[in-house]
Amino acid sequence: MNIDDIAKLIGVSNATVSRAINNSGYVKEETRRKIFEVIEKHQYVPNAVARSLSTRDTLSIGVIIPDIENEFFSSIISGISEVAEQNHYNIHFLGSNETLGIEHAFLDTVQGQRLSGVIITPISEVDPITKARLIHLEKSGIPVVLVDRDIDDAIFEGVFVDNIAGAYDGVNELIKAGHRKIAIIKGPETSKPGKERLIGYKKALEEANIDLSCEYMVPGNFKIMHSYKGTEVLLNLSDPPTAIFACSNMTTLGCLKYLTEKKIKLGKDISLIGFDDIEILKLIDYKISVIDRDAKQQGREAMRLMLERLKNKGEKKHTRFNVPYQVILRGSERLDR
Amino acid sequence: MNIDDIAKLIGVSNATVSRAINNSGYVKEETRRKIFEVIEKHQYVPNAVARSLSTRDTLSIGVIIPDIENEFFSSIISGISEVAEQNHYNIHFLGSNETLGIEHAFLDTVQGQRLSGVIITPISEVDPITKARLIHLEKSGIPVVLVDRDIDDAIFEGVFVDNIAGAYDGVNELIKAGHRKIAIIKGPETSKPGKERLIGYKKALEEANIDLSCEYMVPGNFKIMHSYKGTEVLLNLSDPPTAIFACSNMTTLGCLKYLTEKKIKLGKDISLIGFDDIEILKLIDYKISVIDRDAKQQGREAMRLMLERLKNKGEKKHTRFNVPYQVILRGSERLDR
DNA sequence: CTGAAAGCGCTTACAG
DNA sequence: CTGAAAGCGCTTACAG
Repeated sequence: MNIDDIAKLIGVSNATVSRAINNSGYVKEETRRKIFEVIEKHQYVPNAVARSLSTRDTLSIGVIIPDIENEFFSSIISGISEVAEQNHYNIHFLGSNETLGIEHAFLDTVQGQRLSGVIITPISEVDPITKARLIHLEKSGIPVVLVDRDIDDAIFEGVFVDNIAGAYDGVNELIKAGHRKIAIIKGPETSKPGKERLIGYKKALEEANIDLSCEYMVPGNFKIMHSYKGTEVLLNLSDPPTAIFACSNMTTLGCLKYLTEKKIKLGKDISLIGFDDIEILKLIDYKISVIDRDAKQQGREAMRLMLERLKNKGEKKHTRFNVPYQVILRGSERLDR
Repeated sequence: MNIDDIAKLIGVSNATVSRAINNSGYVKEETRRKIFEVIEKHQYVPNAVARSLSTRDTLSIGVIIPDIENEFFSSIISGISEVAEQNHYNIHFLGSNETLGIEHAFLDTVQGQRLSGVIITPISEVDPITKARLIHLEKSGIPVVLVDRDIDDAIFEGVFVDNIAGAYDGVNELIKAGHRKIAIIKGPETSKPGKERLIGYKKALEEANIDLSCEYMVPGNFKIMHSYKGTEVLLNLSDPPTAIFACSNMTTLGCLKYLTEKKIKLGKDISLIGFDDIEILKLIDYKISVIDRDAKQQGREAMRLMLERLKNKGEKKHTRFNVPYQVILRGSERLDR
């Protein structure tokens, strides 16, 4: 059942049916009524693939996110979807699972499907293939909007957070609470959040005249198990830290897992501040201090930026901005003595 | 840049380029080499929209899930994606946000986009519009696979869990622990899990000769706040229950939120068993007993069922089965006296 | 207010 | 091994 079948059934041309469906151009009221009657009766739904080919517009946005099981990203998606829906855009969600190969393949999918735009949290800031494909997308008229993570040289639009200031403020709270031996479980330094949160950490220590110690800066990749091991390394140092700055929600969880297993008491044996809040822990009033921001809002803003681009036929205004963050102190930054 | 441009650049016909790209039919080795050279050089990616229109196959599966911020569903999606990727299918993820209107619109999208199939956790078992659209999809040759929730009359294939047995076993553990005053925070009775878990609960009580009390059966909709309020109602009864069966992970969380706020101690003042585990609570060793199953595996199985249907050109074998569940006791089902 | 016709960018039997 | 041509199901200037 296609548009020609519908047209034949009524005795008009497919052009007329098309006009009625799309509410474009004139159609006699009676004809229009008949058309919708037949459509209704046969439950005809126009073929969007054909429509897209003809109009050269898919009205769909690709969303590429590294980890769908991370609540931060599900909130982002949720925000994007909300705004997309209101504006009658479909979203094609693609989870890269923090794997570059998958990310590359998805970028090809975006190109192949001729999606209207792509919103992406790229895994790495320096991966040349992702960068090249994103540039190529823009060249082919498919706007790119970044969320939270960046690409080399800041050439794309995007919605971020001030990681440096956030980390700085957070670590400062640890210092204010009397800590001098402050460790960091880092994020990947090939990502904007990983890189910048480390900068904020260093800046806070330096201003407080605390010497930086390599031993106190352990690598991480925003994954629970990696952070678990990082915590283990830290706490087995001959001179262990008294406080830890965990660079993401997953990092915080890995850290908590280790502390829990070893029965090391938060706020008593060790202090902790994390980046990004953890909803479930709030519900059960498990108190960890965090630097937080509204991820859903960040998703909404990203989609709005995309709509802006789309409205201006892809013209880039180079809009890049941060959503606000806040430091939420719940006590885990202190030691009760 | 389209296939004709590529063809012209080399001096062959578009048919030849198409054959080379799709590795179908013969193409002289030298011609093939030249073609890929040019494709590489211009970063040409074939237009999948045109291809789909021509082949009448999108190689994409629609996935409609009610709540992306629920870890149960993100695991399902994760399992579906894994198997889809291995088999070179794209997935179009659509979050209905437990809203029927959105679900209906998405089903139209699936139809309109002529997706190859749809995997859905329908919000309600009895919604006539969803049911009609699913039937229509099957009629148009788009296979439907259900995950976890069902549609009236069990007319579709799907992957579920034995909710009755699971709930029965779980509640039995409460009874074994000495409880007689056992409440349930229900799921929507218009959904298979909601309905069946209630049946399992009743069955366990009846077999133990415990009278069913209406007061002990409070409604719920698998949402945190609803369950929070349900818990409040239960604990303010003149004769409150000593144990609660929470019908989903979100239900458990709402319950925990209330208990936490009121400083009611789990395993001391009240017992609890929930349906579906909560990953983060495991990490911090917050002990709640649950009936659990492997959601990711359930997603994988659903996608495999879909592949099976697709391979048999949509022929329905009426495969419906359950993934196994297990009861995990961590102490919250008992009262320490 | 309506229709004929070209075009969107592919694929694929068919003929050679 | 390759090309001409029809077709997938729409949209949209153009003409009337």
